[in-house]
Amino acid sequence: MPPDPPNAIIAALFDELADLYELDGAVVHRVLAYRNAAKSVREAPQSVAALTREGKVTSLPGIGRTLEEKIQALMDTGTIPAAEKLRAKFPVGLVDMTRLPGLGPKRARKLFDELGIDSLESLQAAAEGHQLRGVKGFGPKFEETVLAAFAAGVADKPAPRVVLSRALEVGDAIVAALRAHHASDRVELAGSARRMVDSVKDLDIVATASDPPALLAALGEIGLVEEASGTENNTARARTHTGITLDLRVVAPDQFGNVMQHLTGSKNHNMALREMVVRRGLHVSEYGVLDDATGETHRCATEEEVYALLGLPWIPPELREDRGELRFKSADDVPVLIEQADLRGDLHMHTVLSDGRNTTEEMALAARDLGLSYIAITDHSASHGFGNHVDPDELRRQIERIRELDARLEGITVLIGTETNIGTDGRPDYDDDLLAELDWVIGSVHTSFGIGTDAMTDRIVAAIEHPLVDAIGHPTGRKIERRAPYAVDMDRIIEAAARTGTMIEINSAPDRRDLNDVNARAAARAGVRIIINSDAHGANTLPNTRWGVATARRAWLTAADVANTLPWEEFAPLRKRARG
DNA sequence: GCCGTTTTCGGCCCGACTGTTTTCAGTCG
Repeated sequence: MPPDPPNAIIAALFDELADLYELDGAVVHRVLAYRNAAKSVREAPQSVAALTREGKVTSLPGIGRTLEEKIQALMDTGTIPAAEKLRAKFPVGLVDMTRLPGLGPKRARKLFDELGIDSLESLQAAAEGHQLRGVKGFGPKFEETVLAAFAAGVADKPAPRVVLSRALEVGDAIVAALRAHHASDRVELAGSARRMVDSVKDLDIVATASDPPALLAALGEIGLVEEASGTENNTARARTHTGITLDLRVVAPDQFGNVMQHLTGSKNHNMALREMVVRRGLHVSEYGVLDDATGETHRCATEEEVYALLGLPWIPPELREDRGELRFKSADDVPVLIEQADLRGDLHMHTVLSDGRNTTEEMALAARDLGLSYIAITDHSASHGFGNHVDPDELRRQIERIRELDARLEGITVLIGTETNIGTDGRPDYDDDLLAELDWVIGSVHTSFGIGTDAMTDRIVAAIEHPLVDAIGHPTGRKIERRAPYAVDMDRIIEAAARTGTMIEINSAPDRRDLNDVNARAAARAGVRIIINSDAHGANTLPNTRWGVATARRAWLTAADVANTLPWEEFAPLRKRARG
């Protein structure tokens, strides 16, 4: 029997099936069902193959009997028959062609049927030879568009997504600049950046203004903006010097709430929301809420009014993903999400002893300035490339130095810990007697990412079961937009952590945010204590917990779900080493 | 293909834009 297909493979297959069925002319709802299923599988915190084996896979949203059978076929035979059949029918280049503007599955299919065009190359050739205009529904204008797209390189590069921290750096600055403009009234960030997702395609800003044309024109005057264009329909588009595109929309004050709600999304949240209320005769759009009973469209100045009209409490943007938030009946049902100010301790940071840029004392003083009351210094262990010299004797000397510093500093407790490497055998790379002398131990995987799901899971579970490993750091090793998580069975990790009282970190490095939102939610629900750490390598990155907190909020976490919101006296007894 | 205290069948968001149309289907966000 072939090994279990990872969730990412199953999701990719469903996405491919959606593309193929679309080319095949299937009804849109069937295509959408496959895309929804792909998303559901991709985000599932458990192994979908394992769920299928247990007969529980249809409990995932968007997976029914038919898709269960397809997953089963994939597990049994390594392939899905329907996909094989459709692949034989449509060349892969057909899907590539739909990346061009104005060319969707229907029209691509038509060009394939009538001219045999089956790739970007043959499409370009046909456009140059003016052959496209011979097909009904296509004209000279389309040939021009196609050639312009090729010239602009649209065909060969899907637009890159930008990590949220980089996008917000410019987004926040542009919002501030617009707010300072004399013509502006309200200016707010909307879009996926407002939902604090991992990475964004572009930025959306919504504003009201006493002089809309003046505010739209002002966008181009902001120093961060390389070029701005178009002020029709009260919308201006800009590209920053850092290559991020941004839309500014100036709206009437009495529609500000509708437009904010619409542009904040997510798409799935809005679709589910609209579907839910259409049965009550209410139709939601960016322009207002149309009530069939009265024929009136209600405009809303605030989002609160929009949700209230639909019988819902205001929903924090981080929760708007159609993951259950539409079942809230009143404000009492909405979790009070954790805030950065709730954090009292930071239990993962580095100093010049390994690969950090600041001394222990500098880190402690900076943390105290941020309002933290305790920190753990966790330099890399001996076998890590950056911390080779933190050998056992050096770490023992560091224990003495930290005790001295802690006694000397007022207003902050400084603890000595380590970020120990988890070897391929699951063992930490210091001896137990040394680990026992520390206040705090994080175990992290830094090597041998490719050993496979079972070996990686066994490795981390072994570390979790070690009595002196208090927490697991950046548990999946992902780097947003750069490196996929290594293959690991998060279900088993969570089970082991819950069973042993081992904490799991949400690492706040802006390109990690690991655990991600979905896994963090699953872990917290399973009773695992979550911690949010900066993993700072300098005093200036201690505030990175902003990104970890954002992930925690997207995971529906409250302060009570996160252990380092507790003061040290209450946190200390929760460590495995303190519980014996 | 999924889903259900209004349904196990008949539903499954909303609106703008575009090019090629003679009334609109397909695409896009």
